[in-house]
Amino acid sequence: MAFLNKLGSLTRQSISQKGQVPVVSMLNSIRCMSSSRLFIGGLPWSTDDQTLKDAFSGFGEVTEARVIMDRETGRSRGFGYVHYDSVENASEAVSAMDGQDLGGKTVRVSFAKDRRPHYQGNRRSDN
DNA sequence: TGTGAGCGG
Repeated sequence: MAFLNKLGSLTRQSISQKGQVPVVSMLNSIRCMSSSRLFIGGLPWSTDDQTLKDAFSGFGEVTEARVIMDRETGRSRGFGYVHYDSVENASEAVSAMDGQDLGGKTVRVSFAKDRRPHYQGNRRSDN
């Protein structure tokens, strides 16, 4: 929560100073932080969706937890995604789990990026 | 299998 407040303050300062500021970048950052989605990298091959969820359920309400499997081999790709109902829980999970040991391997937890904007075709943004 | 970014739609 604190980082959001700080971000807001920084945003206001930037606008006050410049009058014109790359708000898009700001919004992009906010969007990234507000996604409530976490990218989980470095997962052991033995990790599955329920294991991932179980590992992250203790930090907040996990609405979605999925280990990405290779569509060709059907095996784990070694990373996954965790969705939280709250960005705060996601943030706490990042702080708590990023760089920590999970299943004997160091997992890297961060906010997810480049997710499908919507199910309308394959367009990324407003490009 | 290891620095990675989901394909459900």
